[in-house]
Amino acid sequence: MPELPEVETVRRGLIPAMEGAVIAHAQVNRPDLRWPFPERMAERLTGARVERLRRRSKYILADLSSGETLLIHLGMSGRMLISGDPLGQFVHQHPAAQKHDHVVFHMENGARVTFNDPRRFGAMDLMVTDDAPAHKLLAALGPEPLGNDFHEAILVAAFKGRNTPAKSALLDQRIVAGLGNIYVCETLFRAGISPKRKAGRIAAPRVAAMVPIIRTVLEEAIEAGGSSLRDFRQADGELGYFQHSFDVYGREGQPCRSEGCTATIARVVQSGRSSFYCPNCQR
DNA sequence: ATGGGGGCCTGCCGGC
DNA sequence: TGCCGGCAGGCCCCCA
Repeated sequence: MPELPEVETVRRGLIPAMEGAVIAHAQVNRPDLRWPFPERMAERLTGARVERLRRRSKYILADLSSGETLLIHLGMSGRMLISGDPLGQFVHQHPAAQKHDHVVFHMENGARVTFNDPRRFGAMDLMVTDDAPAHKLLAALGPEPLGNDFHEAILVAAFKGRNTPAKSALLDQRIVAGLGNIYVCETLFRAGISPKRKAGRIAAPRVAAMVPIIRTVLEEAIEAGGSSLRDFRQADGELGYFQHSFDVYGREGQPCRSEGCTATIARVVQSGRSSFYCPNCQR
């Protein structure tokens, strides 16, 4: 589910409850998610202070006072929900445990953060903080789209000569990290590029033009608290609302929103995933 | 090296 | 009301 804007929304939402706070007890309710949890995960988390909550692509990284970093991935259906009052100023109750509550962080400040993931495509791992960049899940990631390392020349070089469709190229986390199906569809619409067009057959200026579009789409989505379709919730349980701004995603058969365009949004399946686009505006 | 497809899981929705 | 197929925001891995 969650793409970069949703993960960033969750990270920001977790900061009041977790950053600078000590994990009084890590409750681990099963041995694995997509992969087995690291050895003695509960013990290694318990008593550690969360020094900083970072994000890399769609991963949340919690740097701990123990010198280790906790990596969290939400997969398709993962949620991190806060309950309780981090400042301890109000009387409060924690909700009853739900099905698929796999890991619960009981913080010393009274907050509780529950990782719930029905499909279990999510993941958690622990590593020495200094070794994080070399972690298998992080090492091959391309530049952060909102960072300085992502720019026109990088994207043009990455697209050059590639025989894969533009859709697949933007989904390739080695080219740019953090985009998923929704934001790739929305980016290609704004750029006027067909998802089916081969990456290597798009003129360089049109490739370059995608860079600011990607940034704008992601920034707008973060500003809206992400997109809530089926599962996504912010850490406080609130819905994101960027889904109301979709031009193409999930809009098959509905009218194109471009000024003067009378076409309807089409859907094609590319490598098993739906692409939504306007056949008239996107070439 | 590159590109395409399968598979991991559960839940939900529409159709019969 | 119940069952079944199809579909879902990600990503690793295998194969050609």
